[in-house]
Amino acid sequence: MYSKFFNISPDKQERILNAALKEFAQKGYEKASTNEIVKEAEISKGLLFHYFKNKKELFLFLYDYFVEIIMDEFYSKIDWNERDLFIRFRDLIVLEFELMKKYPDIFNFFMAAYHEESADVKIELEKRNKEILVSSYQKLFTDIDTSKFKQGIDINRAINIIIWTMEGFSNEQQKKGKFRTVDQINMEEILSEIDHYLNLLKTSFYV
Amino acid sequence: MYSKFFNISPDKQERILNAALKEFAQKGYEKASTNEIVKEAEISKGLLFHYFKNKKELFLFLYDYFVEIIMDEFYSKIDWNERDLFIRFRDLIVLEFELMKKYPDIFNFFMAAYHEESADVKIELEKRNKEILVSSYQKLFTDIDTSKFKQGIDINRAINIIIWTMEGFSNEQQKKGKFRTVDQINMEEILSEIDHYLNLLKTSFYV
Amino acid sequence: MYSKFFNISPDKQERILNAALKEFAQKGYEKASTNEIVKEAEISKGLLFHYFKNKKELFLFLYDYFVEIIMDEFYSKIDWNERDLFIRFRDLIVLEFELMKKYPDIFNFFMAAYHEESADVKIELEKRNKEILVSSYQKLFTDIDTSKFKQGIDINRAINIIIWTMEGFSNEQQKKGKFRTVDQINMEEILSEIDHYLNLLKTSFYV
Amino acid sequence: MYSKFFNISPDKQERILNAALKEFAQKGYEKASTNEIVKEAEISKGLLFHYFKNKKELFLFLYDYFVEIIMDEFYSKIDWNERDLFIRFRDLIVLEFELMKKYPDIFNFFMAAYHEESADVKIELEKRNKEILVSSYQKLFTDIDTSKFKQGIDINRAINIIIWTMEGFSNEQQKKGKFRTVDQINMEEILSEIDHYLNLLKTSFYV
DNA sequence: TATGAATGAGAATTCATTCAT
DNA sequence: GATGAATGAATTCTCATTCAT
Repeated sequence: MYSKFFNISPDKQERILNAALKEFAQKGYEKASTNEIVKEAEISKGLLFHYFKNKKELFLFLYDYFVEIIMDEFYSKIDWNERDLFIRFRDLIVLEFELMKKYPDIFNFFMAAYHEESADVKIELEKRNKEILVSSYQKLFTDIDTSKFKQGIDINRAINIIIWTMEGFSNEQQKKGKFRTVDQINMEEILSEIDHYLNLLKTSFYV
Repeated sequence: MYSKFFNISPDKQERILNAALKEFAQKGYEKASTNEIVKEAEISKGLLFHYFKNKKELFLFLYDYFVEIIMDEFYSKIDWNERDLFIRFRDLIVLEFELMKKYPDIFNFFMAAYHEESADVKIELEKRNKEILVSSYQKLFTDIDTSKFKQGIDINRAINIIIWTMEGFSNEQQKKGKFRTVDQINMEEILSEIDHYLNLLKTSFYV
Repeated sequence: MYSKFFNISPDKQERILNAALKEFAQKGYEKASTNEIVKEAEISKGLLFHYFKNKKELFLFLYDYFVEIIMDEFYSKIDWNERDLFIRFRDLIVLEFELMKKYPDIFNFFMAAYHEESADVKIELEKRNKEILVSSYQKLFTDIDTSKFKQGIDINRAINIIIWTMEGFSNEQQKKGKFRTVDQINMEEILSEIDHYLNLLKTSFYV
Repeated sequence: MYSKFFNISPDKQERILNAALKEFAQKGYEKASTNEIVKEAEISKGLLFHYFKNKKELFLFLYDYFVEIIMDEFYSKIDWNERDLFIRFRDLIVLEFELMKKYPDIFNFFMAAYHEESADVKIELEKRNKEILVSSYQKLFTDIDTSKFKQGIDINRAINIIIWTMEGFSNEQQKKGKFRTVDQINMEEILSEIDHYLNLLKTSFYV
């Protein structure tokens, strides 16, 4: 599967990958044009369909390919020894920011994929349980130290509240246009604001 | 502006409005077909473009039109005398559920608009500060009773945490497919879960 | 159905009909190019699909349309009072030759349709029991005078033999290239040969 | 000519031959895909075009190759001592049925070739006077015993009538779908009906 | 011999928008 | 106001054939 593609020169692989990534990230699945992709990648029309039998397969290939790359790097860098929920969370956010800075196109692509409405692709995307980073925090808090929580607090719901707070904050930043594209993030400022929220929640949930 | 449209028979206005609403709600901006809209509304192709100079204007008109309708009803039904944050919030959610049940097509349209990626329309949508209900809770908590909060708690951030928790919960429901379309909501069950979260937060933030 | 098409100017109707007829007749369903059709008919690409939702519908429309025209003319010109099998048959053949001379393109189209292998269209063609002239002689001999036949002769099978002899003869002419296209028929010569065959069979089957 | 092809291993020859035969038989010349052929034959794209300079040559090579095989077997099995027209004819039909059962793919290919409309190939096919079995009976009745015919009967035309009757009957069976593919023939039933026709003609033509 | 990457014209179809009537 | 015929660029995808390796 896709062995054809992996056998060509790495340079050409990269050109195709990047061209497709950019096009899908910018325009979404439906509006992305295979014509633009081949033009940008400087390959012929037929060649793209020689590697990927149709647009959908190309899209899903890209998705799987980059999910694996990002996830590998992500999981390998997590400090699993840190069992304090809030510290762990903060670490994850910092890590995510770093990855976003390193691979902005990939993250833009993931966001496009996450919001994809096209029936063609949506179902396939949902089948894949490798959910993208943005919405997969839940698994990352299984071995957390629960001894610090106030009695009577439902820890799973508490974790959800923290996650959703972070997501909500992040969405708001996006809406404000604070980081229209991934590369314009003012990390200091944002981290400081995140710490305010994390502290507020820590005060609330910890003894 | 749009005076042409408002001068035709209310029956025809409604047919056009509903046809367009449904089409955009189902397929999103890009994939929505003006052909389908005129067919459903039983008007000619030319007429649609006589009223609205292009697809984008039609979409944005619909948006503004229905935002106003929904907002009017929403604001008029809020009990502004209830100043307890959590009660106010719960009231708002119940109210929103009621409206969703009453105008499911409109809410499906809003959701489609909220997730719209199409560059054409996204920018225009962002310009409008009448943000859609889903994400506009912030303004609704200006006159809240702050005396019940624990000392040292930043109330604005606390409100955001509540809002984002509710949004995150709602998104998760959608992802689970619990309410694929607006009309299949199990209100009892969801309200009960919402109350768990609200109580957890109340315990955390109130004295 | 197809009212759109019938409402345009007869001149344009004819241009489209003829262009499509010629293209399908020459290249068969699959290889016929809608591009060529619109070029020949001097209309835009979109317009063809405005009238006929796809290539298949265009093809089947042509088929039904011309079958009706030819059949109407054919049946209206048959002398139903002539009840002698061989005279009737000869009349029909002469009539068919006349029609082929009058509408050569249509007959070329029918022959293409008759041999059409494309699954897309074959099934639809088979559904239509209006079989094309070439293969529908059977119905034309229901009221024949059977008193002249030798005793013991199965009349239905005898009729089949006559039909198949005529068809076989006709196919052989085509194979020999004697009438590569419909308009080059040497009617005298062919009729004379046909009469030989009919006489041979008449001698065999009649008392 | 084709010496390249005949020098490779018989196993590979056979794979290529069978793959091409099947593809052309199923889809006809135009729609047959060289991609499918090389995939099925497990050879590379380039190799196919190394042996046969293009699709057309491959097709015509197949045709010549299999016509020869079938014809050799056919002619070698005819009982040339049987000089009665009707017995000879019946023998031929039985022989043909046997071959069709033995080599169904080849016969399906012949039928596809016989109906081929593609201009590219049609002309070449017509040039070859090795006509395929189905339509080449004529040569098989040169040494027939003519003494049994009624006086005044043109024997060549009589033979044609028999041939065309058989062909017509066979075509009708196909149209009825009685043998959609070669392997589902109910030989008993068909032979019985054939005998009816042969007897009718025998009674008519013999003294 | 053998490979399979690469080509690029051409296929059918869609669609927002215009404009003469 | 109202019609709907007309446009044509853009879409995804196919395929026989070539050629450097």
